[in-house]
Amino acid sequence: MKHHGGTPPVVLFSSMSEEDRHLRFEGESDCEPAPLPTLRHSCSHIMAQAVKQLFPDVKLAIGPAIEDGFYYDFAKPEPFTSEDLLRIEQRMSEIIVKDLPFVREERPREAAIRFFEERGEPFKVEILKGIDAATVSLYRQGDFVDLCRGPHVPSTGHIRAFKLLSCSGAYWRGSEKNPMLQRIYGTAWLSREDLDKYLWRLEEAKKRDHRKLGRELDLFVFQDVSPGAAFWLPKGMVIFRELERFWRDVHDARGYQEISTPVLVHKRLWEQSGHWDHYRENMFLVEAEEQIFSLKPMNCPESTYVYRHHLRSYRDLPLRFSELGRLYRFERSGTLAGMFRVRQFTQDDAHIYCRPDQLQAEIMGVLEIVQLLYGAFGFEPRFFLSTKPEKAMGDPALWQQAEAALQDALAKRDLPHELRAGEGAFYGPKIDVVISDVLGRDWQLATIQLDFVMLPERFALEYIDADGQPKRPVAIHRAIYGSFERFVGILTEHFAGAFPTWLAPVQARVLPVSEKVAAYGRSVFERLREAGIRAELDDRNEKLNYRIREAQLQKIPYMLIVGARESQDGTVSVRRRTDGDAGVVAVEGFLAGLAAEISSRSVTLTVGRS
RNA sequence: GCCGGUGUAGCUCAGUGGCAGAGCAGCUGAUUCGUAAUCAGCAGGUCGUGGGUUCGAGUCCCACCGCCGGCUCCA
Repeated sequence: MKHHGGTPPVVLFSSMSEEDRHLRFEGESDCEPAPLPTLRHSCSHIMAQAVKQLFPDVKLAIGPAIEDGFYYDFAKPEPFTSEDLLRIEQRMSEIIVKDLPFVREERPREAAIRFFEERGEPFKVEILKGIDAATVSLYRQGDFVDLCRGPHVPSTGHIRAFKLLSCSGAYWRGSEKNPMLQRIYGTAWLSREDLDKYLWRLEEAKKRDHRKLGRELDLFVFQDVSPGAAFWLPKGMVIFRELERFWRDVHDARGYQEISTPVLVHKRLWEQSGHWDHYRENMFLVEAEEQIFSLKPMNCPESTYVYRHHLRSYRDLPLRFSELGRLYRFERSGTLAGMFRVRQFTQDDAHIYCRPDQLQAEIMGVLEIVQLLYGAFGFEPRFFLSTKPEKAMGDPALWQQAEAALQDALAKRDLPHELRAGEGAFYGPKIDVVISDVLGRDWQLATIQLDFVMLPERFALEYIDADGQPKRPVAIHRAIYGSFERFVGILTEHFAGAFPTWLAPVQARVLPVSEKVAAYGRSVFERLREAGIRAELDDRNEKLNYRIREAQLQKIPYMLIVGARESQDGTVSVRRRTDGDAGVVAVEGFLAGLAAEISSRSVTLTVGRS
């Protein structure tokens, strides 16, 4: 891959997954020869050995190390039960105690094929027939032999900390045309402490699950009547609106013009854009008066109608049309997952139409917005540049100019990136942005996608250049949050429901100690509300401790406790959700501090007891 | 869509063929309380939906729907 100036890409992490390495025979070995992948790979062999001992009729498929663990696929008519998993785990422990050495053997490929044919392992034979090598290696531990390039730990006794996690169906070689196998997932670590830490992480993730917190904190729910689409409850809608407000503040100040285009659109549009040929199976169709319409799965084609509303001059460009468009995509029922995979969502989209010479400046502008928006949540974005694929359309010179513009824009903003050569779309190169949440999980959010073809060519977009000639603009598709739904899901889990004060559905709750000070409590509550604070008054006939506990569980950033003393002095006793009693302050002082915290959109008070 | 699991009160869950239950939440009353659960009473159900087996089905069987864990998909 040729680079077009700028700094060379910095590789942030290896792009080859352990699974690809193992399944597609990429690289030299079946797992990265580092201690942890090797250990996990060996553990998968031990699991296969245990399974073969307990269930002699199963056929072996394949068993790679993966991120955080390993799996092995088996052909078996009945699925494994959770009792089976316990028995397998126990047998594995016995194999580990025996400390069997892993022994490598090399054989001619033909001999290996005969060997596995005799042992009745059709999948191994199929793999071998696809391998282009004169000799292959086998690994043996005790009575178990597997086709494998290694490496492995010296003996089974090296496995100290492992656990089987789950089983599920998985297609042979990942294709749904192939038979379904039974996959067992496990995890293995260098020490007991590491394993415990990992299991704790799983537990923590479960506690933070946005589906659970969404219900408990009254943010959003899902109902049978609309699979894959959220019902936003009042408190969740507060977060949605704050994110919208922030987004609009940022875009309004940077020359974006917000538009809104129809949701229900005639199929003619999708035929012109190419979606009808390439994306129809993901579109919801609606028939009316013998005409076929679709709920829009994307905003882009329609933004061209806004562009074409006027004849455009080179002086008009760039035009930055933003749109918070509600999109509908048919996703197969088995793929839906809370807010993370939905059928209806709100994309924070924008389409920038510019001249080729404006590309770099526009991309830098988008990158600035990415950093600004993500910085507000403490996310540190990583950037991936995808370049021209083999089947690309458009002028090669334009491709080169565009890739250079993307790369230079990243370099000028001092942003390291990883190159994904050949992974751009057919209509242009792109930058994808990935963040890691507090639990170390990666999420791809933003995408900055250049487009020479889909919008400009298919919709014949033009501007009149300085020389009086019509020219074709370049389009930039970009989304920063990605979708509000998914972003709120990620934020909910990232903050474990304890949103920064500016996002918190309820920012302060007033708790009068008893009915005797109810009137003062109400006056404090009303002052907060008049100051634009999202406040609640909890003057129910319950003990203070009870009401504090509830406010704490609702993860409300500030509790204002008022009794006789505060009532007399015009003060409030502040309790913060993170660290409890914060002392007594005058109401005015508290209001000023809170207003400053909110308007600066600081990431505050986010670590609390869960 | 495929494999498996699962669906009982607003929530969390018990209930293995014989009168639908508990805790929390809700409502009513008592209590007037200083930094994470006061006490008592009351009310709450088409057991996901539709069929079937049975004298009798929350429970057994079939189909469908939703959800969960994966697979596949995500021009």
